[in-house]
Amino acid sequence: MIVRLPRLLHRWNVGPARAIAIQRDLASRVIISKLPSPVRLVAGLDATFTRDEKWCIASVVLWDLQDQAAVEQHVQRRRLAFPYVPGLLSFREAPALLAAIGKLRVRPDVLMCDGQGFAHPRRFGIACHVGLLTGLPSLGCAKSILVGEHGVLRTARGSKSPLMDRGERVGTVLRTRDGVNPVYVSIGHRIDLPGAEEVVLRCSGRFRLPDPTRLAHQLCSKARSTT
DNA sequence: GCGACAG
DNA sequence: ATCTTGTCGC
Repeated sequence: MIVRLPRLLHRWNVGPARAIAIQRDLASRVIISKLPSPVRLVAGLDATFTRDEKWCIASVVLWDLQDQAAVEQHVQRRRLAFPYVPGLLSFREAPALLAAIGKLRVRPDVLMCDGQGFAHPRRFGIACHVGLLTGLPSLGCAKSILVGEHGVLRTARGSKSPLMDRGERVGTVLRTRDGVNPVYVSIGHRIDLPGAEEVVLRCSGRFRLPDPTRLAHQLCSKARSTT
C-alpha cells in the first residue's frame, strides 16, 4: 500500500450537518504550495453509481505524462451511504475513491479529481478532501460550476479567466481545446493555482477533459456496464 | 421567500 | 450522475 490514510481523519458515517462541520474543520489544514517538479505521474479519479443507487464505483488511472500512457488502473466499489447534496460530494464518492487509490503500487505525483477543490462554498471540495486524507498533492478539474462567476474567454486553447466567489479568487476557468467549453480548475492540496492549471493543460489537447480524468471516467463506465 | 446547486 | 440514437462538423 503506497498511500495510507491518517485514521483520525476519515469519518464517513455522518449526516449532512456533521459533514459540513467536518469540512469547515479540515479546510484549515489544506496546504497551498508549489508543486514539486517534475510532475510525471498524474492519477485521474472518477466515480459512477449503479442504477439502483446502492453502489459507488470508483476508478483511478495513473497517467504517465512522459510516455503519454496509462501505467496503472484500478476499480473499487463501496456501498453508497450518503445522498447527493451539492457541496457534500466527497461524503458520497470519497470512500470508494480512496479505496481505489489504495490499490496503486506506484505513488502518483498529483491527484486529479472530477469536481471542485477550493472552488467550493466552504473552500473544501472533493479534491481538497481526497488530497488531504492521502497527503498527496491534488487538484480539481470540474465540468461545471458549483460556486463563482467569471468573464468571457477567448476561443483558443489555453485561454483562461479567474473564477471569483464572494470577492475571492477560487479557481481558473480554462479552455483545454479550441472552441470547446472550458473546464473549472482549482487547487486541492499541496499545490498552487498556476501549478494546477499547468497540470491540466499538459494532460489535455485532444479532448475537452484531461486524459487522466477522461480515462478514469471510461473505466468507470465499463465497470458499471459489466454489472 | 426565491433561485442555484460539482457528480 | 442517470435515461439514450443519430447526427452535424472538423
